[in-house]
Amino acid sequence: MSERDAERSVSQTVRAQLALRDMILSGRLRPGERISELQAVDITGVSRTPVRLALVRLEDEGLLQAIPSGGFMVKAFTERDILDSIELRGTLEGLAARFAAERGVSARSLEPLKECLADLDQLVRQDQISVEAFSAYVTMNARFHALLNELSASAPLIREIDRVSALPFASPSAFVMAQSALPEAHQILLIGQDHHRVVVDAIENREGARAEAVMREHSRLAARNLRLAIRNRTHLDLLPALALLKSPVE
Amino acid sequence: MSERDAERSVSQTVRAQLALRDMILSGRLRPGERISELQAVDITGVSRTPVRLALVRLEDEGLLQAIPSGGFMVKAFTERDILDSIELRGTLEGLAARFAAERGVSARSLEPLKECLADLDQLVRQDQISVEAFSAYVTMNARFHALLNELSASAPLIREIDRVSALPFASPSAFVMAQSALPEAHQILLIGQDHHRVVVDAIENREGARAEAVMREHSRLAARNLRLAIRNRTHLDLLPALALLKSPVE
DNA sequence: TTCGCGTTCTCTGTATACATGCTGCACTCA
DNA sequence: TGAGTGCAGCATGTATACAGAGAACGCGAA
Repeated sequence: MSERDAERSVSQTVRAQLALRDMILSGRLRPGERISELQAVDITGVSRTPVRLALVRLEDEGLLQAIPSGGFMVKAFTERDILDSIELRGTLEGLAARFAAERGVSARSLEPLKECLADLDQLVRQDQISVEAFSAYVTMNARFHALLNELSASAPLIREIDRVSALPFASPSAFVMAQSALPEAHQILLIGQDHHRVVVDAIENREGARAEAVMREHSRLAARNLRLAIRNRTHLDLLPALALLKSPVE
Repeated sequence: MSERDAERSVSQTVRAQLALRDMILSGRLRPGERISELQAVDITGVSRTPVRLALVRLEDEGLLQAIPSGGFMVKAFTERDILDSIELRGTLEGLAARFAAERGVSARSLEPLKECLADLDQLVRQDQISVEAFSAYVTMNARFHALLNELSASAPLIREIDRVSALPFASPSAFVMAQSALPEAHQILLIGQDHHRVVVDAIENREGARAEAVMREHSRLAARNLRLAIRNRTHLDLLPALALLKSPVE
């Protein structure tokens, strides 16, 4: 019922966008595959006008690529593309942290971040971390990063970070779930949480270079997780990036 | 004739996009002003379907902002937004330079960049720099930056740099023409050209940190130019960003 | 005079019809 | 047998008609 309401409330464009994105991320549409409007109409059940809007939106989201002669194809990524996107995200978050540190933030505005830090601490401190705890971690982690970015007080920067993080394999939480299957899971989580702690400390003390450097390094945990998970072939189903790779790893 | 052909060959969507962008950048559409589809239809003379596409494209170009209740408004920027966008561009170009340096580039692929450097040298070395020379500098400078970014060999990064540089006030050449009216013009040009030289040297010697740092600093020349031009009130008509400012400087 | 409700109008979202340009295949001619 | 040309089918680009939602204005009542 509420689901039906929700379905009705969102525009056809958004519905088409969600449906197509799902098809791409789940791998039902292969990288490099051309996707015609009519095909998209068949898939989504909405008419061509909103479908086109959705295709354009997915293009600048980075999941599709315009074909010069018209139409779109599913974008194919290399492992290198993914690693570069993570480094890119880290660089931008580093800039945000530096902005926050150099320009200074009020104790008042730092409070939510510290609360979030404490919540994460609680989760990480457990000896045995359940899948539910991992899931909670993903949520809190996303919140932490969002709060941090906001401290930069720079709309253009936040916009770009959001954009880069929209790629399913570049977001701060992309590989946390994949990591949960690794033996080193707990240790990586602890290191990541230490990064969180350090960056808050650096911002508080207005140490711009330190804040920037630690956020860059922080993003490299994601790169490490990705490499580990791919090499170990563990829980590949937890890797949202897999379907987008040019040559599948499996 | 050829113009009429060109007009016919481009799609209505592109034509509408160009017309609307021109209206915005020239200030005929004020920052914060709401722009309805029908209004855009009147302005551009094309029908609603391509107009909508154009509006969406301008939105993710960053010139328009979607209104939650539907429709779009012209985005308003603060001086701080502009300075942040320049710093953002510098950070990304710095990352590109670092990638190029750390990963190494062949002597072969460095050649066009060095040629470009030499051409720029020739322009900068003149005692008295004409307006035409400035204009040529803008072109060569854009080419230099494009070549440099390509050396990163990172499609995701290049994509983001292009995106950020699409904002009229964030591109590497945005304030070069405005700078031409300044007394310090020649000196600034020389410093910028030295940055160019240094970054090529750093890439050649695989000095990643140096390459990154100098590109960041390089972008701050643009910030300096902007501030100087605004403070001096010189040739404000050469500042493409002016029309987008929340509170006009004039 | 002000507030609230209703009506109307305008705008956006969606669907569909039409035209043009491209691609691929087949047939013909050398 | 190979290459070139023409035709057909289809996909995209564009225009327009229609419906629904939201905002504004006016009218009536307190």
